[in-house]
Amino acid sequence: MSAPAPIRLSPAECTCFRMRGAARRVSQIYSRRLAPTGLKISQFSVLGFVAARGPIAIGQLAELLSTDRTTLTRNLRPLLSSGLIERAASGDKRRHELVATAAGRALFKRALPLWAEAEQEVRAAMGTKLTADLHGALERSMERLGAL
Amino acid sequence: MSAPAPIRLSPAECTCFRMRGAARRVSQIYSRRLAPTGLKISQFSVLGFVAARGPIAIGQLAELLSTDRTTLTRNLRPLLSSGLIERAASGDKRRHELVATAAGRALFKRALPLWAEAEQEVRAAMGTKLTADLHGALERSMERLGAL
DNA sequence: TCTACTTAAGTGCATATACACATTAACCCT
DNA sequence: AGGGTTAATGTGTATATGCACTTAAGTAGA
Repeated sequence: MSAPAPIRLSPAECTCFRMRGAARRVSQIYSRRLAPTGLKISQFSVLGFVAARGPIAIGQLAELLSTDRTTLTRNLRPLLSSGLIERAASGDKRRHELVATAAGRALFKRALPLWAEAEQEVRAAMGTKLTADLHGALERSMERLGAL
Repeated sequence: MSAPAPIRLSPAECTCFRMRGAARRVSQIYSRRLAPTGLKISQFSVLGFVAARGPIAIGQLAELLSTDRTTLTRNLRPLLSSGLIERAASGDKRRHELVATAAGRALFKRALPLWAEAEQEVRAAMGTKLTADLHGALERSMERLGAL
């Protein structure tokens, strides 16, 4: 690990500030594409993981999504109330297994090409190199920051 | 602009998903450091820009922050009600000039070293190279995505 | 078996985010 | 001056986010 340079930084160079701004910008692009489905990009992610990873407990799903567990609880509400995801009982009565309903799977299938359009739009704008650089930097950052 | 590769991607590789996850993770680190001041990281940014850029209209500030204007309107509420920022009248009566109050400037000054600790913590964990890579990738991404 | 600890999940509260729409003031042209 | 357009901002509604705290269920040890 390189030595942390003695700090001489202004808040405008804040890593957090830049990351948040970029996340907002990117989120907008995806959410607009997904608008016809009624899904926000975050809901798309949740639905996708539930559909792919079969019956899964909330805590585990939160782990996969790198989301606070209590945030996920609330994010599930619209998906549950619109019948895209269901709760199933499990052996452990504390646990709530989540599964995608038929409607959920169908909607996700319909949303997938719209997501792909957004992803492609973003990647096209950034170019191959920047796309790879960005993904690499994000992935390594998550690894390094995971411990904190 | 490099050619957009013909898409064969799964939603787990979603640029947006990764960006949002990283933003959440990083935000947590900063917000915890700033907790003693009562400021969230987003409030710290807003307050900092207002303090630095003197009297400024909401629309211009939103531009600087890469935030939706209406989001900024709401984000200002806690800062206004706690007296850290004030609205001043301007020649144009539609316009609301924002200025940091004495209390706002004082609190920002107190928050600055805590922010620096967070920034340093993050940079130390990532190392010099990754820090530079990440910042570079974020900056170029914002440039390229700005047009969309 | 009873109690203490641990684990899985929900709630209260406050803030952040953004789209569609509403409002008011400035401006420009005839 | 009057009328249509543009510009700056706020509101309604809905979702996203996370900390502190609570509840309920499983588990292990005396």
